[in-house]
Amino acid sequence: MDSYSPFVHRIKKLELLDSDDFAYAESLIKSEIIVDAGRFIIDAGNLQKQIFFVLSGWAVKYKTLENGNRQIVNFVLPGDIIGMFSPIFQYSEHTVESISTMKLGCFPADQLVSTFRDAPRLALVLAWMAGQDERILEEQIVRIGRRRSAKRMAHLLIELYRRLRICGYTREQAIILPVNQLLLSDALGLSHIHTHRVFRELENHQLVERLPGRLILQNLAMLSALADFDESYLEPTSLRKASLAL
Amino acid sequence: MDSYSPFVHRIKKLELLDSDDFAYAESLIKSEIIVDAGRFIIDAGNLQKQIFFVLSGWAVKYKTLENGNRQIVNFVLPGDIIGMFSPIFQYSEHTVESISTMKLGCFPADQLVSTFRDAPRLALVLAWMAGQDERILEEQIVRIGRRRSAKRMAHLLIELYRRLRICGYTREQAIILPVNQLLLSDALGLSHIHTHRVFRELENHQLVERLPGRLILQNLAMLSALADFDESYLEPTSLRKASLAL
DNA sequence: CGGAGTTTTGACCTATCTCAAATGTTGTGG
DNA sequence: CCACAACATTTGAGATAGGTCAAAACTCCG
Repeated sequence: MDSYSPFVHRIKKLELLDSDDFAYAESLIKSEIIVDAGRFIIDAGNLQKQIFFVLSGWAVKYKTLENGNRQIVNFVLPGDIIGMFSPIFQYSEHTVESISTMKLGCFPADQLVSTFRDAPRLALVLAWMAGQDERILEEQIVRIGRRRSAKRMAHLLIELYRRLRICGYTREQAIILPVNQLLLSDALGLSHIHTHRVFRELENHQLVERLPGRLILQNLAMLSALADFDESYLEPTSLRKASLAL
Repeated sequence: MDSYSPFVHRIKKLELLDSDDFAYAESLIKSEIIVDAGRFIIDAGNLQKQIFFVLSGWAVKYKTLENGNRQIVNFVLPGDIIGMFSPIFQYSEHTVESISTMKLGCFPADQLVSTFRDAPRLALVLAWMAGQDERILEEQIVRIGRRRSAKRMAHLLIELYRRLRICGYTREQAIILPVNQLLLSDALGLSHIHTHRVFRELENHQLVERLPGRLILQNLAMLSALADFDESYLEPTSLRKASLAL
Protein backbone atom coordinates (compact mmCIF):
# COMPACT_ATOMS: atom_id res chain seq x y z
CA MET A 1 0.00 0.00 0.00
CA ASP A 2 1.69 3.09 -1.23
CA SER A 3 -0.21 5.41 1.02
CA TYR A 4 1.84 4.20 3.95
CA SER A 5 4.73 6.32 2.84
CA PRO A 6 4.58 8.78 5.72
CA PHE A 7 5.14 5.88 8.09
CA VAL A 8 7.79 4.37 5.93
CA HIS A 9 9.64 7.67 5.80
CA ARG A 10 9.39 8.13 9.48
CA ILE A 11 10.49 4.67 10.42
CA LYS A 12 13.11 3.78 7.90
CA LYS A 13 15.65 6.06 9.53
CA LEU A 14 15.50 3.85 12.58
CA GLU A 15 16.96 1.01 10.51
CA LEU A 16 15.15 -1.51 12.60
CA LEU A 17 12.38 -3.11 10.60
CA ASP A 18 12.84 -5.50 7.73
CA SER A 19 10.36 -6.26 4.98
CA ASP A 20 8.72 -9.00 7.03
CA ASP A 21 7.97 -6.49 9.73
CA PHE A 22 6.47 -4.14 7.22
CA ALA A 23 4.37 -6.94 5.80
CA TYR A 24 3.13 -7.81 9.27
CA ALA A 25 2.35 -4.19 9.92
CA GLU A 26 0.32 -3.89 6.78
CA SER A 27 -1.59 -7.03 7.63
CA LEU A 28 -2.82 -5.34 10.77
CA ILE A 29 -4.71 -2.72 8.88
CA LYS A 30 -8.19 -4.05 8.37
CA SER A 31 -9.57 -1.12 6.44
CA GLU A 32 -8.99 2.41 5.36
CA ILE A 33 -11.43 5.24 5.69
CA ILE A 34 -11.70 8.74 4.33
CA VAL A 35 -12.86 11.41 6.71
CA ASP A 36 -13.99 14.94 5.90
CA ALA A 37 -12.68 18.01 7.64
CA GLY A 38 -14.42 18.84 10.90
CA ARG A 39 -15.20 15.30 12.03
CA PHE A 40 -14.60 13.85 15.46
CA ILE A 41 -12.19 10.97 15.21
CA ILE A 42 -11.98 10.48 18.92
CA ASP A 43 -14.50 12.06 21.21
CA ALA A 44 -13.69 12.79 24.84
CA GLY A 45 -15.44 10.47 27.23
CA ASN A 46 -16.14 7.75 24.69
CA LEU A 47 -14.95 4.21 24.40
CA GLN A 48 -12.58 3.90 21.51
CA LYS A 49 -12.60 0.73 19.46
CA GLN A 50 -10.09 1.59 16.78
CA ILE A 51 -6.57 2.80 16.49
CA PHE A 52 -5.95 4.97 13.46
CA PHE A 53 -2.86 5.40 11.36
CA VAL A 54 -2.89 8.80 9.72
CA LEU A 55 -2.09 8.25 6.07
CA SER A 56 -2.89 11.74 4.93
CA GLY A 57 -4.52 14.88 6.22
CA TRP A 58 -4.38 16.78 9.50
CA ALA A 59 -6.23 16.78 12.77
CA VAL A 60 -6.02 18.49 16.15
CA LYS A 61 -6.11 16.91 19.57
CA TYR A 62 -7.67 19.15 22.19
CA LYS A 63 -9.49 19.47 25.47
CA THR A 64 -12.48 21.69 26.05
CA LEU A 65 -12.84 23.71 29.26
CA GLU A 66 -15.90 24.35 31.39
CA ASN A 67 -16.25 27.80 29.86
CA GLY A 68 -16.13 26.50 26.33
CA ASN A 69 -12.57 27.56 25.62
CA ARG A 70 -10.36 24.94 24.23
CA GLN A 71 -6.69 24.16 24.26
CA ILE A 72 -5.10 22.23 21.46
CA VAL A 73 -2.67 19.82 22.95
CA ASN A 74 -1.04 18.66 19.75
CA PHE A 75 -1.47 18.57 16.01
CA VAL A 76 -1.94 15.21 14.35
CA LEU A 77 -0.07 14.83 11.07
CA PRO A 78 0.46 12.09 8.50
CA GLY A 79 2.63 9.39 10.00
CA ASP A 80 1.06 9.83 13.43
CA ILE A 81 -1.07 7.32 15.25
CA ILE A 82 -4.36 8.33 16.84
CA GLY A 83 -5.45 6.64 20.02
CA MET A 84 -2.46 4.44 20.66
CA PHE A 85 -3.44 4.25 24.31
CA SER A 86 -7.06 3.50 23.63
CA PRO A 87 -6.73 -0.25 24.23
CA ILE A 88 -5.61 0.64 27.71
CA PHE A 89 -8.12 3.25 28.82
CA GLN A 90 -11.84 2.95 29.12
CA TYR A 91 -12.46 6.31 27.55
CA SER A 92 -10.58 9.16 26.03
CA GLU A 93 -9.71 12.36 27.85
CA HIS A 94 -9.33 14.47 24.75
CA THR A 95 -11.03 15.01 21.44
CA VAL A 96 -9.40 14.49 18.07
CA GLU A 97 -10.98 16.38 15.21
CA SER A 98 -9.96 16.45 11.57
CA ILE A 99 -9.07 19.84 10.08
CA SER A 100 -8.79 18.58 6.51
CA THR A 101 -9.88 15.55 4.59
CA MET A 102 -7.99 12.61 5.99
CA LYS A 103 -7.20 9.06 5.03
CA LEU A 104 -6.94 6.76 8.01
CA GLY A 105 -5.84 3.17 8.33
CA CYS A 106 -7.83 1.43 11.06
CA PHE A 107 -7.09 -1.49 13.22
CA PRO A 108 -8.99 -2.90 16.16
CA ALA A 109 -7.80 -1.63 19.50
CA ASP A 110 -7.89 -5.07 21.05
CA GLN A 111 -5.18 -6.34 18.75
CA LEU A 112 -2.54 -3.98 19.99
CA VAL A 113 -1.68 -6.22 22.89
CA SER A 114 -1.20 -9.28 20.71
CA THR A 115 1.00 -7.23 18.41
CA PHE A 116 3.24 -6.46 21.32
CA ARG A 117 3.51 -10.17 21.97
CA ASP A 118 3.95 -11.37 18.39
CA ALA A 119 6.01 -8.66 16.76
CA PRO A 120 8.51 -7.27 19.23
CA ARG A 121 10.36 -5.07 16.77
CA LEU A 122 7.13 -3.56 15.63
CA ALA A 123 6.08 -3.07 19.21
CA LEU A 124 9.31 -1.28 19.82
CA VAL A 125 8.63 1.12 17.02
CA LEU A 126 5.18 1.80 18.38
CA ALA A 127 6.63 2.48 21.81
CA TRP A 128 9.16 4.79 20.22
CA MET A 129 6.37 6.66 18.52
CA ALA A 130 4.55 6.99 21.83
CA GLY A 131 7.73 8.34 23.35
CA GLN A 132 8.09 10.90 20.59
CA ASP A 133 4.55 11.99 21.22
CA GLU A 134 5.41 12.54 24.83
CA ARG A 135 8.46 14.59 23.90
CA ILE A 136 6.32 16.77 21.71
CA LEU A 137 3.86 17.33 24.51
CA GLU A 138 6.69 18.34 26.78
CA GLU A 139 7.95 20.81 24.25
CA GLN A 140 4.47 22.23 23.95
CA ILE A 141 4.46 22.81 27.69
CA VAL A 142 7.75 24.66 27.51
CA ARG A 143 6.57 26.68 24.56
CA ILE A 144 3.38 27.81 26.23
CA GLY A 145 4.84 28.20 29.68
CA ARG A 146 8.04 30.06 28.90
CA ARG A 147 8.02 31.63 25.45
CA ARG A 148 6.55 34.94 24.44
CA SER A 149 3.99 35.05 21.70
CA ALA A 150 6.21 35.66 18.65
CA LYS A 151 8.76 33.03 19.60
CA ARG A 152 5.99 30.75 20.62
CA MET A 153 4.32 30.93 17.27
CA ALA A 154 7.56 30.65 15.34
CA HIS A 155 8.52 27.63 17.40
CA LEU A 156 5.26 25.84 16.78
CA LEU A 157 5.34 26.50 13.05
CA ILE A 158 8.83 25.13 12.78
CA GLU A 159 7.91 22.07 14.75
CA LEU A 160 5.11 21.39 12.32
CA TYR A 161 7.42 21.92 9.40
CA ARG A 162 10.02 19.53 10.76
CA ARG A 163 7.49 16.89 11.57
CA LEU A 164 6.11 17.01 8.06
CA ARG A 165 9.61 16.98 6.70
CA ILE A 166 10.46 13.77 8.48
CA CYS A 167 7.50 12.10 6.85
CA GLY A 168 8.56 13.13 3.40
CA TYR A 169 6.52 16.28 2.90
CA THR A 170 7.45 19.91 2.23
CA ARG A 171 10.24 19.66 -0.26
CA GLU A 172 10.85 23.38 -0.52
CA GLN A 173 11.12 25.83 2.34
CA ALA A 174 7.45 25.50 2.85
CA ILE A 175 4.86 24.02 5.03
CA ILE A 176 1.42 23.62 3.72
CA LEU A 177 -1.09 23.51 6.47
CA PRO A 178 -4.82 23.98 6.70
CA VAL A 179 -4.33 26.04 9.84
CA ASN A 180 -6.30 29.19 10.45
CA GLN A 181 -5.77 31.80 13.12
CA LEU A 182 -8.34 30.35 15.45
CA LEU A 183 -6.62 27.00 15.42
CA LEU A 184 -3.28 28.63 15.94
CA SER A 185 -4.55 30.64 18.88
CA ASP A 186 -6.03 27.57 20.53
CA ALA A 187 -2.74 25.77 20.12
CA LEU A 188 -0.67 28.67 21.40
CA GLY A 189 -2.85 29.58 24.35
CA LEU A 190 -3.39 33.10 23.01
CA SER A 191 -6.50 35.04 22.09
CA HIS A 192 -7.31 34.91 18.42
CA ILE A 193 -6.86 38.64 18.18
CA HIS A 194 -3.40 38.62 19.59
CA THR A 195 -2.59 35.65 17.43
CA HIS A 196 -3.55 37.72 14.46
CA ARG A 197 -1.30 40.59 15.46
CA VAL A 198 1.65 38.33 16.09
CA PHE A 199 1.13 36.52 12.85
CA ARG A 200 0.98 39.81 11.03
CA GLU A 201 4.28 40.75 12.57
CA LEU A 202 5.92 37.59 11.26
CA GLU A 203 4.39 38.31 7.89
CA ASN A 204 5.79 41.84 7.88
CA HIS A 205 9.25 40.42 8.43
CA GLN A 206 8.73 38.10 5.44
CA LEU A 207 9.06 35.07 7.66
CA VAL A 208 5.74 33.53 6.83
CA GLU A 209 3.12 33.91 4.20
CA ARG A 210 -0.43 32.92 3.89
CA LEU A 211 -2.43 31.80 0.95
CA PRO A 212 -6.05 30.86 1.24
CA GLY A 213 -6.25 27.74 3.36
CA ARG A 214 -2.53 27.29 3.62
CA LEU A 215 0.47 28.71 5.33
CA ILE A 216 4.00 28.97 4.02
CA LEU A 217 7.27 29.38 5.87
CA GLN A 218 9.35 31.68 3.72
CA ASN A 219 12.48 32.05 5.74
CA LEU A 220 13.10 29.00 7.77
CA ALA A 221 16.55 30.02 8.93
CA MET A 222 15.42 33.31 10.41
CA LEU A 223 12.33 31.76 11.86
CA SER A 224 14.41 29.07 13.57
CA ALA A 225 16.77 31.67 14.95
CA LEU A 226 13.90 33.73 16.25
CA ALA A 227 12.37 30.71 17.93
CA ASP A 228 15.63 29.34 19.39
CA PHE A 229 14.53 26.12 17.82
CA ASP A 230 16.46 23.05 18.90
CA GLU A 231 15.28 20.08 16.88
CA SER A 232 16.74 17.36 19.07
CA TYR A 233 13.37 16.40 20.51
CA LEU A 234 12.16 15.44 17.05
CA GLU A 235 15.26 13.52 16.08
CA PRO A 236 14.11 10.72 13.77
CA THR A 237 17.07 8.50 14.58
CA SER A 238 16.81 8.68 18.32
CA LEU A 239 15.98 5.02 18.84
CA ARG A 240 18.37 3.22 21.11
CA LYS A 241 19.15 -0.17 19.68
CA ALA A 242 22.29 -1.28 21.45
CA SER A 243 20.67 -2.43 24.64
CA LEU A 244 17.73 -4.17 23.06
CA ALA A 245 17.93 -7.91 22.83
CA LEU A 246 15.78 -8.68 19.83
CA MET B 1 9.35 -4.98 50.52
CA ASP B 2 7.05 -2.67 52.34
CA SER B 3 8.38 0.45 50.70
CA TYR B 4 6.58 -0.46 47.51
CA SER B 5 3.32 0.62 49.02
CA PRO B 6 2.83 3.67 46.79
CA PHE B 7 2.87 1.35 43.80
CA VAL B 8 0.69 -1.19 45.48
CA HIS B 9 -1.86 1.47 46.31
CA ARG B 10 -1.82 2.83 42.85
CA ILE B 11 -2.14 -0.47 41.09
CA LYS B 12 -4.41 -2.51 43.29
CA LYS B 13 -7.44 -0.55 42.17
CA LEU B 14 -6.89 -1.89 38.68
CA GLU B 15 -7.61 -5.39 40.00
CA LEU B 16 -5.34 -6.88 37.42
CA LEU B 17 -2.22 -8.21 39.07
CA ASP B 18 -2.06 -11.25 41.32
CA SER B 19 0.60 -12.02 43.87
CA ASP B 20 2.76 -13.77 41.27
CA ASP B 21 2.86 -10.61 39.26
CA PHE B 22 3.86 -8.61 42.28
CA ALA B 23 6.58 -11.11 43.07
CA TYR B 24 7.87 -10.85 39.53
CA ALA B 25 7.80 -7.09 39.77
CA GLU B 26 9.82 -7.08 42.93
CA SER B 27 12.34 -9.42 41.44
CA LEU B 28 13.08 -6.84 38.82
CA ILE B 29 14.40 -4.36 41.28
CA LYS B 30 18.07 -4.95 41.57
CA SER B 31 18.82 -2.32 44.15
CA GLU B 32 17.48 0.63 46.02
CA ILE B 33 19.21 3.93 46.41
CA ILE B 34 18.71 6.98 48.57
CA VAL B 35 19.16 10.33 46.91
CA ASP B 36 19.49 13.74 48.55
CA ALA B 37 17.48 16.74 47.54
CA GLY B 38 18.88 18.69 44.62
CA ARG B 39 20.41 15.78 42.71
CA PHE B 40 20.06 15.07 39.03
CA ILE B 41 18.37 11.74 38.53
CA ILE B 42 18.17 12.10 34.80
CA ASP B 43 20.22 14.69 33.01
CA ALA B 44 19.17 16.04 29.64
CA GLY B 45 21.34 14.79 26.80
CA ASN B 46 22.70 11.80 28.67
CA LEU B 47 22.34 8.12 28.08
CA GLN B 48 20.18 6.62 30.75
CA LYS B 49 20.99 3.14 32.01
CA GLN B 50 18.41 2.77 34.74
CA ILE B 51 14.73 3.04 35.22
CA PHE B 52 13.71 4.24 38.67
CA PHE B 53 10.66 3.45 40.72
CA VAL B 54 9.97 6.30 43.10
CA LEU B 55 9.41 4.73 46.50
CA SER B 56 9.44 7.96 48.45
CA GLY B 57 10.30 11.60 47.98
CA TRP B 58 9.61 14.11 45.24
CA ALA B 59 11.32 15.31 42.10
CA VAL B 60 10.65 17.67 39.21
CA LYS B 61 10.98 16.99 35.51
CA TYR B 62 11.93 20.08 33.54
CA LYS B 63 13.54 21.55 30.46
CA THR B 64 15.94 24.47 30.51
CA LEU B 65 15.76 27.20 27.88
CA GLU B 66 18.53 29.01 26.06
CA ASN B 67 18.14 32.00 28.37
CA GLY B 68 18.41 29.91 31.50
CA ASN B 69 14.72 29.94 32.32
CA ARG B 70 13.19 26.64 33.00
CA GLN B 71 9.79 25.08 32.68
CA ILE B 72 8.75 22.25 34.91
CA VAL B 73 6.89 19.75 32.81
CA ASN B 74 5.66 17.54 35.62
CA PHE B 75 6.20 16.68 39.24
CA VAL B 76 7.46 13.23 40.09
CA LEU B 77 5.82 11.67 43.13
CA PRO B 78 6.00 8.35 44.97
CA GLY B 79 4.46 5.66 42.83
CA ASP B 80 5.80 7.23 39.64
CA ILE B 81 8.37 5.77 37.33
CA ILE B 82 11.29 7.84 36.13
CA GLY B 83 12.67 7.23 32.68
CA MET B 84 10.23 4.62 31.44
CA PHE B 85 11.13 5.51 27.88
CA SER B 86 14.85 5.48 28.46
CA PRO B 87 15.35 2.00 26.99
CA ILE B 88 13.98 3.39 23.79
CA PHE B 89 15.79 6.69 23.40
CA GLN B 90 19.46 7.32 23.14
CA TYR B 91 19.37 10.28 25.46
CA SER B 92 16.93 12.19 27.54
CA GLU B 93 15.32 15.44 26.49
CA HIS B 94 14.54 16.63 30.00
CA THR B 95 16.15 16.75 33.39
CA VAL B 96 14.77 15.10 36.50
CA GLU B 97 15.97 16.58 39.76
CA SER B 98 15.07 15.57 43.29
CA ILE B 99 13.49 18.21 45.50
CA SER B 100 13.59 16.15 48.66
CA THR B 101 15.39 13.07 49.85
CA MET B 102 14.18 10.17 47.75
CA LYS B 103 14.23 6.43 47.84
CA LEU B 104 14.42 4.89 44.39
CA GLY B 105 14.16 1.31 43.22
CA CYS B 106 16.42 0.76 40.21
CA PHE B 107 16.28 -1.66 37.43
CA PRO B 108 18.36 -1.87 34.29
CA ALA B 109 16.86 -0.18 31.29
CA ASP B 110 17.66 -3.06 29.00
CA GLN B 111 15.37 -5.40 30.88
CA LEU B 112 12.24 -3.50 30.16
CA VAL B 113 11.82 -5.13 26.80
CA SER B 114 12.12 -8.63 28.20
CA THR B 115 9.58 -7.72 30.85
CA PHE B 116 7.15 -6.83 28.15
CA ARG B 117 7.67 -10.24 26.66
CA ASP B 118 7.63 -12.31 29.83
CA ALA B 119 5.06 -10.60 31.99
CA PRO B 120 2.24 -9.28 29.85
CA ARG B 121 0.00 -8.18 32.69
CA LEU B 122 2.83 -6.27 34.23
CA ALA B 123 3.65 -4.76 30.89
CA LEU B 124 0.09 -3.66 30.60
CA VAL B 125 0.29 -1.88 33.92
CA LEU B 126 3.45 -0.13 32.84
CA ALA B 127 1.80 0.97 29.64
CA TRP B 128 -1.15 2.21 31.64
CA MET B 129 1.19 4.23 33.79
CA ALA B 130 2.81 5.72 30.71
CA GLY B 131 -0.64 6.62 29.46
CA GLN B 132 -1.49 8.32 32.73
CA ASP B 133 1.69 10.30 32.48
CA GLU B 134 0.63 11.47 29.08
CA ARG B 135 -2.78 12.50 30.37
CA ILE B 136 -1.13 14.53 33.07
CA LEU B 137 1.07 16.28 30.55
CA GLU B 138 -1.98 17.12 28.50
CA GLU B 139 -3.70 18.58 31.49
CA GLN B 140 -0.62 20.65 32.23
CA ILE B 141 -0.85 22.07 28.72
CA VAL B 142 -4.47 23.02 29.24
CA ARG B 143 -3.70 24.52 32.62
CA ILE B 144 -0.88 26.69 31.35
CA GLY B 145 -2.50 27.54 28.06
CA ARG B 146 -6.01 28.37 29.15
CA ARG B 147 -6.25 29.06 32.88
CA ARG B 148 -5.55 32.30 34.70
CA SER B 149 -3.02 32.32 37.45
CA ALA B 150 -5.21 31.68 40.48
CA LYS B 151 -7.12 28.85 38.87
CA ARG B 152 -3.96 27.57 37.41
CA MET B 153 -2.27 27.33 40.76
CA ALA B 154 -5.31 25.87 42.48
CA HIS B 155 -5.62 23.29 39.75
CA LEU B 156 -2.03 22.19 40.02
CA LEU B 157 -2.16 21.93 43.79
CA ILE B 158 -5.24 19.78 43.63
CA GLU B 159 -3.70 17.56 41.04
CA LEU B 160 -0.74 16.98 43.31
CA TYR B 161 -3.04 16.27 46.22
CA ARG B 162 -5.04 13.76 44.25
CA ARG B 163 -2.03 12.01 42.92
CA LEU B 164 -0.61 11.63 46.39
CA ARG B 165 -3.96 10.48 47.62
CA ILE B 166 -4.13 7.68 45.11
CA CYS B 167 -0.82 6.40 46.38
CA GLY B 168 -1.98 6.31 49.96
CA TYR B 169 -0.70 9.64 51.24
CA THR B 170 -2.40 12.68 52.70
CA ARG B 171 -5.00 11.21 54.99
CA GLU B 172 -6.43 14.53 56.10
CA GLN B 173 -7.39 17.42 53.85
CA ALA B 174 -3.76 18.12 53.40
CA ILE B 175 -0.93 17.83 51.01
CA ILE B 176 2.56 17.94 52.30
CA LEU B 177 4.94 19.01 49.67
CA PRO B 178 8.48 20.36 49.65
CA VAL B 179 7.47 22.93 47.07
CA ASN B 180 8.64 26.50 47.29
CA GLN B 181 7.45 29.47 45.30
CA LEU B 182 10.24 29.24 42.76
CA LEU B 183 9.33 25.67 41.95
CA LEU B 184 5.69 26.58 41.72
CA SER B 185 6.39 29.46 39.39
CA ASP B 186 8.48 27.27 37.10
CA ALA B 187 5.71 24.73 36.98
CA LEU B 188 2.99 27.30 36.35
CA GLY B 189 4.83 29.35 33.78
CA LEU B 190 4.59 32.48 35.91
CA SER B 191 7.19 34.82 37.36
CA HIS B 192 8.11 34.00 40.92
CA ILE B 193 6.83 37.37 42.03
CA HIS B 194 3.44 36.90 40.55
CA THR B 195 3.38 33.40 41.91
CA HIS B 196 3.90 34.88 45.33
CA ARG B 197 1.03 37.32 44.90
CA VAL B 198 -1.32 34.63 43.71
CA PHE B 199 -0.32 32.29 46.46
CA ARG B 200 -0.89 35.00 49.01
CA GLU B 201 -4.33 35.51 47.63
CA LEU B 202 -5.19 31.84 48.12
CA GLU B 203 -3.80 32.09 51.61
CA ASN B 204 -5.97 35.09 52.40
CA HIS B 205 -9.01 33.11 51.44
CA GLN B 206 -7.92 30.32 53.81
CA LEU B 207 -7.59 27.92 50.94
CA VAL B 208 -3.98 27.01 51.48
CA GLU B 209 -1.45 27.35 54.20
CA ARG B 210 2.25 27.16 54.37
CA LEU B 211 4.52 25.85 57.02
CA PRO B 212 8.25 25.86 56.65
CA GLY B 213 9.11 23.46 53.83
CA ARG B 214 5.57 22.27 53.35
CA LEU B 215 2.30 23.33 51.95
CA ILE B 216 -1.17 22.47 53.19
CA LEU B 217 -4.47 22.54 51.39
CA GLN B 218 -6.98 23.71 53.95
CA ASN B 219 -10.17 23.83 52.00
CA LEU B 220 -10.12 21.28 49.30
CA ALA B 221 -13.75 21.73 48.31
CA MET B 222 -13.43 25.44 47.68
CA LEU B 223 -10.11 25.03 45.99
CA SER B 224 -11.57 22.42 43.63
CA ALA B 225 -14.50 24.65 42.85
CA LEU B 226 -12.20 27.57 42.16
CA ALA B 227 -10.08 25.46 39.84
CA ASP B 228 -12.97 23.76 38.03
CA PHE B 229 -11.13 20.59 38.81
CA ASP B 230 -12.34 17.50 37.00
CA GLU B 231 -10.48 14.49 38.29
CA SER B 232 -11.34 12.11 35.48
CA TYR B 233 -7.89 12.31 33.94
CA LEU B 234 -6.39 10.88 37.12
CA GLU B 235 -8.96 8.13 37.53
CA PRO B 236 -7.12 5.22 39.15
CA THR B 237 -9.51 2.63 37.77
CA SER B 238 -9.41 3.74 34.18
CA LEU B 239 -7.80 0.59 32.85
CA ARG B 240 -9.78 -1.13 30.15
CA LYS B 241 -9.75 -4.84 30.73
CA ALA B 242 -12.62 -6.23 28.72
CA SER B 243 -10.86 -6.23 25.39
CA LEU B 244 -7.55 -7.54 26.62
CA ALA B 245 -6.89 -11.17 26.00
CA LEU B 246 -4.53 -12.11 28.79
C1' DC C 1 27.83 35.36 62.85
C1' DG C 2 27.86 35.20 57.78
C1' DG C 3 26.11 33.64 53.54
C1' DA C 4 22.98 31.40 50.53
C1' DG C 5 18.59 30.82 49.39
C1' DT C 6 13.69 32.30 49.79
C1' DT C 7 10.02 35.40 50.51
C1' DT C 8 8.09 39.88 50.48
C1' DT C 9 7.24 44.76 49.01
C1' DG C 10 6.36 48.60 46.03
C1' DA C 11 6.51 51.01 41.78
C1' DC C 12 6.25 50.85 37.16
C1' DC C 13 5.88 48.72 32.64
C1' DT C 14 4.01 46.00 28.82
C1' DA C 15 2.26 41.93 26.74
C1' DT C 16 -1.83 40.15 26.12
C1' DC C 17 -6.90 40.17 26.65
C1' DT C 18 -11.63 41.90 25.96
C1' DC C 19 -15.18 44.12 23.63
C1' DA C 20 -17.30 45.66 19.66
C1' DA C 21 -17.73 46.39 15.08
C1' DA C 22 -16.16 46.37 10.16
C1' DT C 23 -14.54 43.75 6.46
C1' DG C 24 -13.46 39.66 3.88
C1' DT C 25 -14.13 35.00 2.22
C1' DT C 26 -16.37 30.76 1.09
C1' DG C 27 -19.89 27.65 0.13
C1' DT C 28 -24.89 26.91 -0.72
C1' DG C 29 -29.44 27.14 -2.52
C1' DG C 30 -32.50 29.44 -5.54
C1' DC D 1 -24.77 33.70 -11.07
C1' DC D 2 -26.46 36.28 -7.13
C1' DA D 3 -27.61 36.67 -2.30
C1' DC D 4 -27.10 35.13 2.03
C1' DA D 5 -25.35 32.69 5.92
C1' DA D 6 -21.56 31.08 8.28
C1' DC D 7 -17.14 31.68 9.24
C1' DA D 8 -12.55 34.01 9.32
C1' DT D 9 -9.85 38.12 9.45
C1' DT D 10 -8.89 42.76 10.68
C1' DT D 11 -9.01 47.17 13.37
C1' DG D 12 -9.05 50.23 17.28
C1' DA D 13 -9.57 51.50 22.01
C1' DG D 14 -9.36 50.58 26.62
C1' DA D 15 -8.59 47.38 30.50
C1' DT D 16 -5.67 44.21 33.20
C1' DA D 17 -3.04 40.29 34.26
C1' DG D 18 1.27 39.45 34.77
C1' DG D 19 6.30 40.82 34.12
C1' DT D 20 10.51 43.40 35.53
C1' DC D 21 13.58 45.78 38.60
C1' DA D 22 15.49 46.66 42.88
C1' DA D 23 15.79 46.34 47.51
C1' DA D 24 14.46 44.74 52.15
C1' DA D 25 13.42 41.10 55.30
C1' DC D 26 13.36 36.60 56.66
C1' DT D 27 15.06 31.65 57.34
C1' DC D 28 18.08 28.29 57.68
C1' DC D 29 22.54 26.23 58.36
C1' DG D 30 27.22 25.53 59.21
